[in-house]
Amino acid sequence: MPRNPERDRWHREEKRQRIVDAAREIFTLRGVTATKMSDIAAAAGLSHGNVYNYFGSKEELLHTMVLQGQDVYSGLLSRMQNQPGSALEKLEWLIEQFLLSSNASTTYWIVLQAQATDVLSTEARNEITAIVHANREVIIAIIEEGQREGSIAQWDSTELATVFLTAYHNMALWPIRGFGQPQPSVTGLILKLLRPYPNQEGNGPLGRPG
Amino acid sequence: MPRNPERDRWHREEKRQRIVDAAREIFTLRGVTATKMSDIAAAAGLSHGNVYNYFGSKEELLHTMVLQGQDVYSGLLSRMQNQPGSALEKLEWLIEQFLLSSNASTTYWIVLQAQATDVLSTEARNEITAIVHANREVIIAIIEEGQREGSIAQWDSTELATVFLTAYHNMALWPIRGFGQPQPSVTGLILKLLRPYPNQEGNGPLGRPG
Amino acid sequence: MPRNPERDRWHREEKRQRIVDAAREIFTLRGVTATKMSDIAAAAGLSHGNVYNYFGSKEELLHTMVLQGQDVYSGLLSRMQNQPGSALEKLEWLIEQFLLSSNASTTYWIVLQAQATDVLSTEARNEITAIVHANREVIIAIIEEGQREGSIAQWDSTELATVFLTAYHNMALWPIRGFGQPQPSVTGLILKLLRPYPNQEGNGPLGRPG
Amino acid sequence: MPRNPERDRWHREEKRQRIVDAAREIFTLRGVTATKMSDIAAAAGLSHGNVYNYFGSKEELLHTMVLQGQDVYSGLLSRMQNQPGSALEKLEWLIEQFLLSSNASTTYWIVLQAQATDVLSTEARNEITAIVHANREVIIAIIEEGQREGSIAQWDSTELATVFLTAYHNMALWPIRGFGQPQPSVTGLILKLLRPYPNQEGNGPLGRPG
DNA sequence: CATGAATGAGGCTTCATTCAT
DNA sequence: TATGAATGAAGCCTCATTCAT
Repeated sequence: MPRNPERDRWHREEKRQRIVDAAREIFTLRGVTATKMSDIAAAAGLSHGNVYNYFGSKEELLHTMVLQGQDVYSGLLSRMQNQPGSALEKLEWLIEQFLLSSNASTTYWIVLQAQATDVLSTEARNEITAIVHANREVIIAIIEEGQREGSIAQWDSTELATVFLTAYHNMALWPIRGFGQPQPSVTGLILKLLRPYPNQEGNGPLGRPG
Repeated sequence: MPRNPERDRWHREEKRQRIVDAAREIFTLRGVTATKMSDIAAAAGLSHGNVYNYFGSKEELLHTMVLQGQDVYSGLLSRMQNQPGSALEKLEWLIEQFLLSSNASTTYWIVLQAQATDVLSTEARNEITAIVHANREVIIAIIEEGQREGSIAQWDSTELATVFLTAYHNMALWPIRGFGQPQPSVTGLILKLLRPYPNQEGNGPLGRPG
Repeated sequence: MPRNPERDRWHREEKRQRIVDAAREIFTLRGVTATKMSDIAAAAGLSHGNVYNYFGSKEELLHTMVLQGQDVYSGLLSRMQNQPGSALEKLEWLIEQFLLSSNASTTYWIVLQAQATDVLSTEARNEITAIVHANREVIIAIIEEGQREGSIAQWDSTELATVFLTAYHNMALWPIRGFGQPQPSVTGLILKLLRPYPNQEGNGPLGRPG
Repeated sequence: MPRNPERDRWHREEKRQRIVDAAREIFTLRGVTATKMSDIAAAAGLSHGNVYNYFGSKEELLHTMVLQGQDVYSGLLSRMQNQPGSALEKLEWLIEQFLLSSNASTTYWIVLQAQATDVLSTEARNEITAIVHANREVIIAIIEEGQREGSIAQWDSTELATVFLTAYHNMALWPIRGFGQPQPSVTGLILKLLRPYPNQEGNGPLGRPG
């Protein structure tokens, strides 16, 4: 006879989140496929059977976690758009936040892993890819805005966006590859991709390449 | 039928290579963990039991393949060093070759996957990471050479090398992430990371960051 | 609030019965093994944990239910013996009542299922089988009575009883097998098994076969 | 390098059948749900993993077995139709054969169990039920033939067929219920259901009841 | 008594690896 | 060597049962 259904629901959410967090950590550390449900359960401090009271399957857990990470990242993109300053400054802010949000950056690594397994169904994978795409569109739009206002170099905006986001996303992999934690100074380097040349020569393709 | 031990050895090598190639293709397509030995065997055109006459285990096969890919890449780096022209031009040549060598670029993706499984032993992983490191050293050296000769911007050479190689390695992941095949035009964009600014302002840290 | 132990006990019995009834329904519908304790709890309108305040285990619940069903059936047999008329008419009455008592007829199906699981212990199964036997003895006795008085055909009474009860019990399975609900007219057909032939030829073995 | 693919295929069929037979025996003995795949494997004399080289799942195994049993029974029905003599004599032949074919009779029991689990999918169950129906149609047809020729009593043919087949099918359950093996003499008793009355009185409904 | 979260034994299934032929 | 049947360790998931509240 639960006296406080509201608190119960809160407890439940709490524990769900604890599981997701534990899963993210272990997934990042040992890899998605190499991680057993019981590993996650142990890390979250409950029995393996109990995990299934919160997530119906390993797939569901992974899916939830990825979507959650993508949510965080999407939120970052939204807030970026409301930042003051030039498009270039907005993107600078984005990289800095991305580096700070361990959640957002580890998600990138886990998503990559998810592509390389059959843990997720094709539909789930497609859904994730669609979000990745949508997020890139935001970057493209900001870049084009910057190109109009002159804060960003003239270059095919899709290609520029792809190289740019690829570069900063990949900082999440530096530690894994043995390159150590990226330092804040990297921001300036990556922004160099975007900075306009003092003169036009050397600028690349303006239309969509290919 | 006269025995020909040399030809026999050659035959054996031939088939070993066929297996490695099949494995690389399937690993890239479906993921390392999701790929069964029997998938590889089927793709290579032999029975799954027979694979074990050529490789003692899935680990050995993966390990061999990764080392082979790293060999190819190391060879690329050597040839780069002997290219004529400035350091910048050498690195331009490198990117172009990397894009052309499907072997080298898919290896990158498979190595990443290998990190996310327990298929490989810790020692094997360490060995691979060591090679990755050594290869980065080559890039660092070239970059420093370019910085001395003025073809490459002043920036902490390790950081610059890391961002640079990260950027072009990651083009191997574009198709997987749904970004399509990178076009040759990307080369120019990535080189922009390296190009010196016309004036000094805007250059980043010169010492090793951190 | 004055304690009323009697009413309390009554309440308890009430709820126990509700659980048994729910269990019988779900067991019949979905099968004994495929039915989860939580299914029963839900159907009875209480939490699954609470069921264990009334029955110590799934086995106990099933056992209780079967015995109860057999009780109902035994009661039917008793009342049959007190019916007026010939032995044949008594058995006619029995079939009709059996068809009307959903409880008695579904029990038959559940007992069969119970034989096909390890939910019940061997002892429990033996106990049930013993009751089945005892009940058949009642039929045998009635049949023999009918044979003496001439209302029932001469035939080995055990075999006759077995075929007879088998036939009417099995009407409980018609719906499950896709044969629809048996109609009242079946009674006449089944009684045909018992009816004496107008002449003696065609009568079967009189001693116990075998 | 298998020298004799034909013999291999034969071996394979052989073993498949051995598994099916083992499964039938254990299913009958211990019940479908209570039987573990490893029990079947042990009974068939191979490792549990190996069973999956022949049947993809417990469901597939059960389904195959049931269909096989139904095939045997359908074959029986076909041969019955070609028997010489009256319809009544054909049905007599059928019962006798049914009693002899342990395969056909145990299948009945297993099908019943299959209805009471979720081991089989709904589609599989529907398919099985459809065959059950089709087989009843054969009995109905024979009965109607017998009614035209006068060897079988006038009664609603569907109801008569249902009671009749129910009665002889259920002999498969006698041992399970503790009634012992049915003796050949039962045949005569069951046929009594079908025999025409010397006079018309006592005949039941002629149209479809209900 | 009531609730539902928690536990963990146990079954199904997969797949790397071995082995008889 | 080549084949593919055979093995069995190991992971995922279910669900009867317990227990804290």
